Amino acid sequence: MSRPKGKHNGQDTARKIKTVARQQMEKYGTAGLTLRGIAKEMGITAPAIYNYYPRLEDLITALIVDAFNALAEAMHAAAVETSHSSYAARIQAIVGAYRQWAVENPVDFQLIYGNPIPGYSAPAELTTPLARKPFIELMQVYVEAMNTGALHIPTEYQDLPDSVAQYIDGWGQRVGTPIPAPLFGQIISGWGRIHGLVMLELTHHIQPVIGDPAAFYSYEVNAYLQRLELLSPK
Amino acid sequence: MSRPKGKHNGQDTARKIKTVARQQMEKYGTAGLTLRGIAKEMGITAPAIYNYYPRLEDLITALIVDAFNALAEAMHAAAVETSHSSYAARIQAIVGAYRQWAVENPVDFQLIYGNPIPGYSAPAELTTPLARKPFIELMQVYVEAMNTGALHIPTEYQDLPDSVAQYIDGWGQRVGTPIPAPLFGQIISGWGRIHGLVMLELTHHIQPVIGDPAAFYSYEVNAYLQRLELLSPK
DNA sequence: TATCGTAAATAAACACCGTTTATATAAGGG
DNA sequence: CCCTTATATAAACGGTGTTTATTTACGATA
Repeated sequence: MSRPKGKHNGQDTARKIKTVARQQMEKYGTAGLTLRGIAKEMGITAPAIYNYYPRLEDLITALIVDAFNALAEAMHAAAVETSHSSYAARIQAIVGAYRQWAVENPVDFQLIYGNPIPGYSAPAELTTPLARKPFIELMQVYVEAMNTGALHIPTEYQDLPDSVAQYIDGWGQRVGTPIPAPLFGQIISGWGRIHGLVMLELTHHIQPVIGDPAAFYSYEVNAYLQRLELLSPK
Repeated sequence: MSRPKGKHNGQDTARKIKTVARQQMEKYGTAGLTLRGIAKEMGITAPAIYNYYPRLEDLITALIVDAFNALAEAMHAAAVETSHSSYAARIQAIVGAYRQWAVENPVDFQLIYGNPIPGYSAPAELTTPLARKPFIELMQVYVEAMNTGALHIPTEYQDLPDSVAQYIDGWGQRVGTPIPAPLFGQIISGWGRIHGLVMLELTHHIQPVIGDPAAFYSYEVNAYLQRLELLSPK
């Protein structure tokens, strides 16, 4: 048989290829992603995949897009679950989802934030908007917290470099919802912190040093929120 | 000719293989590292390399070891250059060397802290001691600054989780030079911050967001040092 | 209903890759 | 002078992504 039963079966096949690809990566690591392996698992031949993804790169790009959306979905779920909680609880939940999703889906996280297939880099015009998606709600919490006066930017973070402030103001106006540059700097600082800890955890660099990455992560987030006066010392 | 001229020429060849390997990675990315490519560049055949590195993994391991030492050397140089400066200046220099080396040698940095060749992971018993090497002098500066009373651990960082504190005390005693757990937590927090920013810069995730990664990096480090009261607000 | 266009699969081949095997060569020591 | 040993090679194996030409069978059209 050559043509499948259904009508729009082509899309189903494309989706199944992605599914199998992700399974293969989970099983055999990022290196285990081979067209022939996917094909054998699906009971077809490797060149057949070219009907759906002209190149291996295109398949990887599709996987990256899915990974971005999955991460965004995980953080979104955390946001809605705590939508009626305190600012601190909401940020803790969203930022906790960031790490948890990374730990549970290390391959997909590396796909987004690592060097998944060296020599390949996802098209920026596609990933740049996707990269912002997971953080939309998180930034809204920050803005809300600042507008109500709950969030105080620490003195040491108040003078953002001019080059950065101008850049932020620039695309803040472009997007339409401008964010105060110092607040934005504070957000990026927070992003850098949690991202660093997550990356060091995924590459097994921090575990031998501090023993309990999860506990340290909470400790760091709590300290951060305390400094913003969103959380009081226990 | 089969055997080269010199006596210990085998080591020279092994070193040259590493050099060419690094050149190939710089040229064609981490994916461009192929035994056949190295061999062709050197005017020999691929199997000849097996006389020096039984497997490709062994070559990569050697490259990682070199990378660790190079990073340590860069940070060491920064430390000695500022050995008579203030604590803040010394930390700024060492931590600045961390980023600068990463930016100038992105492939080597990925070799250490990334997923260089998927499916391969460096032997932990070899890399764990090496991983500490770059930070030895940095930690000494912290300890010195704390002993003289110049460094103050912020309130929000004072209660380290028990699991982490116990772990740190455990291997602090093992190594011989115990470090106060809260100080250590503070150091790791700093490491996480700079590492996160560097990783986000290398994967091109932060540049489209803040425009000037170098400036933001200094901003973050300064804020960190101010919070430790090692630097006064300008 | 017969025919045609097309989507989707295949087989075969190409140029790579890491790796193994067996073999050849030449330097250095007894 | 011979023999050990280090070092190189050629050839082959199984694997990879990718291209090409060909076949198959569905869906619509006349």
